Amino acid sequence: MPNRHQQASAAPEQAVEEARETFKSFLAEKGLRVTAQRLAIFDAAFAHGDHFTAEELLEQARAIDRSVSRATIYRTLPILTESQLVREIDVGRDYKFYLATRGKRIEQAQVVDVESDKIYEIDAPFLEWYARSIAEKVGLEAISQRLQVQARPIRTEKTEES
Amino acid sequence: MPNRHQQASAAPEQAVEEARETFKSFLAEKGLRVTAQRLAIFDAAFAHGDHFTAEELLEQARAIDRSVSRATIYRTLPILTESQLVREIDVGRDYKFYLATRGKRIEQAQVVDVESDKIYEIDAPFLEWYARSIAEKVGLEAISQRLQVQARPIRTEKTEES
DNA sequence: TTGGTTGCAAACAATTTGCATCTAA
DNA sequence: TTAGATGCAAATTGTTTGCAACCAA
Repeated sequence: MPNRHQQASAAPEQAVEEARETFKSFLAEKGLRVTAQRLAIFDAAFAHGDHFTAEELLEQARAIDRSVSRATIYRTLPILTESQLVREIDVGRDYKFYLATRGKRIEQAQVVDVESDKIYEIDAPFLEWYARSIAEKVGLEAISQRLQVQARPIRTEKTEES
Repeated sequence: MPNRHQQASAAPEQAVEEARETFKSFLAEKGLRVTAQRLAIFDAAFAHGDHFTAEELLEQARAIDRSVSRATIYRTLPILTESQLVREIDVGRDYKFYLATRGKRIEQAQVVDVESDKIYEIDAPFLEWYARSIAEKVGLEAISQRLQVQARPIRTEKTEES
């Protein structure tokens, strides 16, 4: 029985618990083993609320299980990605970002603030349709799409134009 | 006076000649030198009709001037990109593609055929507007955007679903 | 028992950089 | 003349891989 004394944070925690079970099932289905390292990496990924890099994930996973190595991080990330529990995001930097997919939202666009380097995930419903119609133009069937917008804080004062 | 004996290929050749002059002017304006290597790289880029990689450019530039080194290719590419004569295209591969910008078309979307690895450049006029409206959602001003569609040949027969 | 997993360190691959030598202007 | 440009080779950096020791099932 779920403890009913917990408040606001109860729902998200339960969602993570659910995702954790999904991960274990996924491993089992694929004939992969449920190891302490893989669970530590999962936990680290879901403890993080925002985009993270492989390096950041390593650091956080190690805080949970000191035995986690960089190699295992890189070997586990594709599994998490394939399981749909984590999404891989490539915004043209020289390293990739990852993000735990909480809920079922399918964001399809990223706005990258070039000044703060922050990445915002934006819902873009009809982008999928748009991508499909663009692929059709060259006689292909769209599989996936991504829209990335480089942006910066709005300038109100004039700062350039010498 | 333009020679009127040349036919179909006359226009494109002249356009390249024009672009070549633009490149030299650009170098001069920036206080950069017009070297044999830079011109060989320019020529190699414009001799190529499609997307090319740094490595392919090196090979082709060397066919024009054997002294061109890989380092100079990588040092010249940003200059060509800044001059707008060449566009850099990152479709998430581990190397970048480049493309000579003939004419003034501003393609903004790429369709990547995952089976042939071919990249198609597609005009996407209102994408710019769309990107701007998306950036506004998080209070930012859009600088640029890119839409990439992964696609594959349309399957008419069933090939999967075991 | 045993085949999947792991950590470690070496390997990779695209790109960048330090430096002594050239060369365009 | 001289500051910018070049080739070479070494360095960088995120990621991958070979291998012997481990361990989940």
